[in-house]
Amino acid sequence: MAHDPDQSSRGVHADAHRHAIDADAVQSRARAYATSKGLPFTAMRQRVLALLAASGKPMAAYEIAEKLSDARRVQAVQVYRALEFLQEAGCVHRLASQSSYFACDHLHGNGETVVFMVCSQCGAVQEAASDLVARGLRGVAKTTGFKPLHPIIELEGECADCTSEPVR
Amino acid sequence: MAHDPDQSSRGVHADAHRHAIDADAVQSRARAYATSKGLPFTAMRQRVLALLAASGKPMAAYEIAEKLSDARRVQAVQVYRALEFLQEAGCVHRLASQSSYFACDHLHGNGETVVFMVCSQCGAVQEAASDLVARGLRGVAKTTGFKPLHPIIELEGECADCTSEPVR
DNA sequence: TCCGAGGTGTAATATTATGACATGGCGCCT
DNA sequence: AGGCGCCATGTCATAATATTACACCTCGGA
Repeated sequence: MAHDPDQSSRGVHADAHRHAIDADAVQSRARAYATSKGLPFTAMRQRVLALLAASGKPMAAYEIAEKLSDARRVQAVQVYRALEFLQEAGCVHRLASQSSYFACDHLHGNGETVVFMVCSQCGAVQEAASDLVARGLRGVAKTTGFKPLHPIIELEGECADCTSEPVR
Repeated sequence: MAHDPDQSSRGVHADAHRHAIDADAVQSRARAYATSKGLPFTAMRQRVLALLAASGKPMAAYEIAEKLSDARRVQAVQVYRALEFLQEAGCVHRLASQSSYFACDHLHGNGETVVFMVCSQCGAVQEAASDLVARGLRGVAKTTGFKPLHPIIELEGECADCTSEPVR
């Protein structure tokens, strides 16, 4: 995917009422990852990803297990296994601030620094890459001799939708 | 606690990566907060804070409960209550990436944006405020109309000590 | 054909966090 | 002094999140 090296940030499309993710796109990315690793993109993995994509919002692992349960009960551990695969594939991220998981729109290149903006009203998550943030982080790391490997950047706040029209 | 006779030719052992913080300073900050709120700085709160300060590293709540237990068993819920107070006082932070808690060196003003750098080798945490990161975050938020309230910024990586001489 | 890697289904357990409730101290008011 | 409100405590219970263990299955090579 093309970068904007000139811009300090790349905004997420501000579609106010988009709550779902492009399921096909994310699914083919997962499939591509599976193929590249010689691993199967199994039914369980597809089901978890499809559910998250359709939801468009973060879900707890047990919540996923519940939704996927029909005649047969889906156990949490099965969901965690699928989530692990999907996270490695870059199709799903974990929100550390609330121990939940969500499907991710876009491909994150190499060491791209992504900010998750989590709305405390409606729960929606937006992602945005920011070169400025990335440089800032490299900066503080450098001054302390710290070698950063994996950044976790989450903003809790209120999304545009909820600011303009307060919830229920 | 553990004291090793110096055996390494370089004179450094695992504890070298430990950065205990100024217990008196952090305690007086907690006390000041308590006074300002008209709340007591109780024995339990002091014990939890003192333990975290002495440790200098993040601890899980149950680990704290364990260490504080003597004849009487300290229950996790008591620790969580103390931690809640100490977090409000700004003396303790929670590491979302690992659900652990650590005592904090310095006073964070108003909306200061602080980065936690967590060493995956030795577990130590360093803090640094970055204006550049803060501006980057405001930037991405602005482009999406997101109103940021509380940022969580954690860098997992390797601290200077561990880069130069790995623990164990 | 056999073997091995990886997945599944199931049970059990570990870890993290909160809810509910009775009790006790302490300041404050009358 | 007596009563009241507020807050913290101690204790039990439970919710929510996450992992370990193990037997079995299935596919694709050697």
